Amino acid sequence: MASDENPPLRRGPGGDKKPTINDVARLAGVSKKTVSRVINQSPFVKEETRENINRIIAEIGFSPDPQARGLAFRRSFLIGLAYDNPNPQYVVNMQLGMLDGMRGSGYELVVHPCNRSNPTFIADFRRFIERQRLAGVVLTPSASEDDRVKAVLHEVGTPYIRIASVPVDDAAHMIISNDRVGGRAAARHLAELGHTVIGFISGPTSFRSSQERRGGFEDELKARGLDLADEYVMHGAYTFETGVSCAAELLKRTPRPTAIFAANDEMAAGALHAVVRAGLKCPDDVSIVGYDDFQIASSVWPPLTTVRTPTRETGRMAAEKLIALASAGAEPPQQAAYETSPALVVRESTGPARR
Amino acid sequence: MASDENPPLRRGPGGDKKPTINDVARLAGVSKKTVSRVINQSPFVKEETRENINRIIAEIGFSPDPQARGLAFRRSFLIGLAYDNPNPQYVVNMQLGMLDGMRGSGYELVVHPCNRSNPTFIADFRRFIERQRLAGVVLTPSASEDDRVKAVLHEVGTPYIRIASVPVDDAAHMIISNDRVGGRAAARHLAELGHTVIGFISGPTSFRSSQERRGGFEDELKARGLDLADEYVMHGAYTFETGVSCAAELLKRTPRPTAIFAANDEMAAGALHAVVRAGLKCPDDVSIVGYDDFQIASSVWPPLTTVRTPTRETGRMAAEKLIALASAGAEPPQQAAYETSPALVVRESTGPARR
DNA sequence: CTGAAAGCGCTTACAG
DNA sequence: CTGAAAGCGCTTACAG
Repeated sequence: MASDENPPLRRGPGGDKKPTINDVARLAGVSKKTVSRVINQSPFVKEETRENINRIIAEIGFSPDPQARGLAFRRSFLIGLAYDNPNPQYVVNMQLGMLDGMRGSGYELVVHPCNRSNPTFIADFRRFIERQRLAGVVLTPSASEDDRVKAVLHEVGTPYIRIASVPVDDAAHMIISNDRVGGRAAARHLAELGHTVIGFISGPTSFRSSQERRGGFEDELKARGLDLADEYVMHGAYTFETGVSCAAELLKRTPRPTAIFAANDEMAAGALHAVVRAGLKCPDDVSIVGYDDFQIASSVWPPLTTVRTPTRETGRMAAEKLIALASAGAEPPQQAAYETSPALVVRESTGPARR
Repeated sequence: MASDENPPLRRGPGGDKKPTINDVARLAGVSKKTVSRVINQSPFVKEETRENINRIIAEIGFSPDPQARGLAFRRSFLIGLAYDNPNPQYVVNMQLGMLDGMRGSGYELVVHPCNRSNPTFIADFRRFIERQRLAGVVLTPSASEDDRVKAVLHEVGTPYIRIASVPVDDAAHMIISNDRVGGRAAARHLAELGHTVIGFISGPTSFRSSQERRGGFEDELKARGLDLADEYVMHGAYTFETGVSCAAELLKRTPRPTAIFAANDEMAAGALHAVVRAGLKCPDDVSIVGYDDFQIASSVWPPLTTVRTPTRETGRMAAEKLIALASAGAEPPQQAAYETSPALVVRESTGPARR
């Protein structure tokens, strides 16, 4: 039971080394090239030979070494995730979703948190995809929206999927989250409850998601003859604190808004906080709608009506699509799934407008 | 500007392939073995030769291919993180901390969320460390506490670091979070504020962290002549909801507790919620202390007094220690950093006891 | 349908 | 202090 700290000596006293392609070839009485054909699902192997080899592979528990395969293929069996979204729940759900889509594929997930305003951002990203010769990489907003990133991707030739709220690339490289649709849903909900004086708290204006959520919200209001006046729009930063301050400001307007739509849950929770501190009641005096349906939306009181973004599912779709891209031959992969749909989740923070 | 979806053809029209060790050797007029010595910091290279080679390496921007090195070394340049803690902020901070410690090392971080109650847990974990021949792996609670995991680790021979609240392995493989100390700090704080009737909400009893937090809390109370009676102890599950229900129960006790210590922030936020719903005020009627200092602690009103665990720093220490382990020769690495200290953060959810 | 040779980019013994 | 040979475990042309 002695442990061994010397890296070169990996196996225990038994010396039971992992079987290699040579072992399989010897046992099957074929060349290793034929075994390789079976591993790589080449159609040019006699059915009988294939079955025999597969039986032996299963018997001795052989699994091809991704490093050796990678060296020969000039690419690894690693899939990268590059992100700069600061929300932990978004990040974790995205990772879980990608792992869902990668299960059984033999790929492993390597993570790369980054920061677009860092001067080494691009150099770091390039090294990330180049050094270990990633099989592919998924990018989430707002890193996914960066044009310099796209340039590096094409230059290095790494397969990639960009997740964004609008198409910023050809369909083969995109998963679209349709935040505009979510914004419309929020507006529809509030309008149907009879609200006419409505406030909006945006996220950082540099974020497409924020622009889209606002755009959809305004469009739908307009379509219903309602107007989002400038004094009823505040600019937050997707944080709880900015939610508090922006909402506090909105509550000073005359007439006071009877509903507030915040571009994410964090700010919506802040807005709720501001409403309570102002001595008002939610939803009786002010209805509040958030966006994302992260945990905070159900942890506050009253729980927030919000727009759910299927983050985990998005991650799964991205990984599946990326794997298809990465393992595709010359022919472009099938028209894979391409967009996700946000959905309104009605909870207790919204109610009918009171005069 | 045409993009190319065929993986084998990586580089653009320029055909500018990455330089290899052979290029460096040719340019330097030495054998590639000598270049290899320089890369691996062998002392057996003439100073002049080394400088010349390093100059050429920098000039042509050579960086050794980790896959090829890995194949020869029989191990990759990947470091794994295996975790089953469901808190997104913990996970993200741990990843960020590890990345802090890995920066510039040439290693990449690959993640493995897992679930101890899954029947394939051990098999999956084994495949995770074995398939890509991880250079090392870090485990966090409660996965880190699993004896089966330790057995696999020793069998495969992968270097590892286990993060836990108590020593469950030799010092070379541990980072200890000393949750007992944090529990004591919470007790000291409440005792000094004059509280004598105190409630406790534990986490899952299977978690060492929960046991330790409670242990330290009780020890310190006892040392001060205070007692934690059974009726004032409730068992939660580290979730907001269980915090609500456990606190609601505690508030029914006679005499009613004037303070509650919850074993994590999530439950403390739930307790706060229960206090407010019971028509009581925090901290006037009931003081509340949490544990972790995650974002939720500052997002509620009043912001929670809590015990801060330095998650990110812990991740950095673990990665640094692991890299030392992985690159060590036969000799055991220096006695590296070994434990972290929790610290009380006083905010507005605690105040003097009122009779 | 199958195989012998050469190679992916590096390293480990073994010499000198 | 330095190098030629063999090898890590797989794959890609090229033959047949």
